Amino acid sequence: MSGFCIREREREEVGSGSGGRKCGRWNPTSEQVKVLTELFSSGLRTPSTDQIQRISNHLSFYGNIESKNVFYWFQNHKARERHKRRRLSFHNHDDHGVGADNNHNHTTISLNNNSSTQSFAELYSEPEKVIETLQLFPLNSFGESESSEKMSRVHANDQCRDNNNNNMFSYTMGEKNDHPPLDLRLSFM
Amino acid sequence: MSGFCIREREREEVGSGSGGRKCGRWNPTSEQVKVLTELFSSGLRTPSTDQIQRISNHLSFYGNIESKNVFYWFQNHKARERHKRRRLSFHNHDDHGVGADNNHNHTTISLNNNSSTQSFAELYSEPEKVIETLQLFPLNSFGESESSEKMSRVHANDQCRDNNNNNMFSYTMGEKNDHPPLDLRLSFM
DNA sequence: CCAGTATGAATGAACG
DNA sequence: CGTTCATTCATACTGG
Repeated sequence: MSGFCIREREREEVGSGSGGRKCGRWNPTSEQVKVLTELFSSGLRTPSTDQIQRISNHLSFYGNIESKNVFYWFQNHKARERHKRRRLSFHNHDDHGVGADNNHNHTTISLNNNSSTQSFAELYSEPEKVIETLQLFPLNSFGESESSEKMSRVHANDQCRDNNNNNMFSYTMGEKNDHPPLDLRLSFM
Repeated sequence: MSGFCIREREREEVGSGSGGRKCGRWNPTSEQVKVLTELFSSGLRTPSTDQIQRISNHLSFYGNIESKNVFYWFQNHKARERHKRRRLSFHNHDDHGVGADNNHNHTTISLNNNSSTQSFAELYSEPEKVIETLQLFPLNSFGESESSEKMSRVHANDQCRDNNNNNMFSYTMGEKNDHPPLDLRLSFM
């Protein structure tokens, strides 16, 4: 949290020098991060497989990237955004005020880019890739963004239920319960 | 990275002392993972309730474990196996359209960066050091007795219903080739 | 080099 | 069953 230093690793695959550092893990270039951030602030939170593919494909122009990187990026970004928010507005505000528990969050992050669309287009000057409408995301990917986060998700965390409650909790495996004629040649089965 | 850094955190191996070990969530020991992986690679995909209990019982020898852990493990492993395929599907095709329209700004790093394309990148976990002839673990030294429904069992030759198909996105990863239909690019450009 | 932090990756647990 | 959430691990990066 503290610093928000944007990594400048920028090692744009300059090849030569960077030879040694084999990618241990994906290291996004600043362009990639920028685009991803833009998308995120535009409301995209959980891109579909389809969208991930397209995003990945597009970003691969700026450097190596795979679909899973995009997938993870969104997962992490969303999770951390939520986590941060949670951490930030923890208490129950027992003191005065905050009765409404309003969120102080400001959705659209809009880092430094106000006229996102325009800027972007201009930046990449891709004649063909006109921006036009921003809502290309068909699905309700970003339905309930910010406020009214489904806090209900905190299912009280079942703590250490170490008991022998081994009994099957109803598996939702809607399938026969009796002994299937299955047999693996495993000794202990 | 990737891929192979299988967690070494190795919590307590001995289930016994595990008494109060931080039970946030189950943390399988490497033996448990190994056995589960072997079972999976043996063809077991959706163990029955019975099987789950036996497996769980067997694995409890290596540490704490509950039936639901086994259940979840298989669910996750199977799902991710599939998902991985899908996400891994397209590599970055060739480059980012080298020679294509791109030619505006710099970039187009041509991805020559060291060695193979994304091969190494694939790390999506799957040590897959599976040893075919898994040497069944030592006989169950303890417990296990109960319903000894061994024998008989007309070896129902693996899960027949392996193909449920019916994916939402049904990508079948025909691989590459942009998605013919609706290629509407995202707003990010 | 070492400590601290930002963040990519992995995975257990659930949800719909 | 596919998808999503939460937590944790591992590693790239930064400051001292």
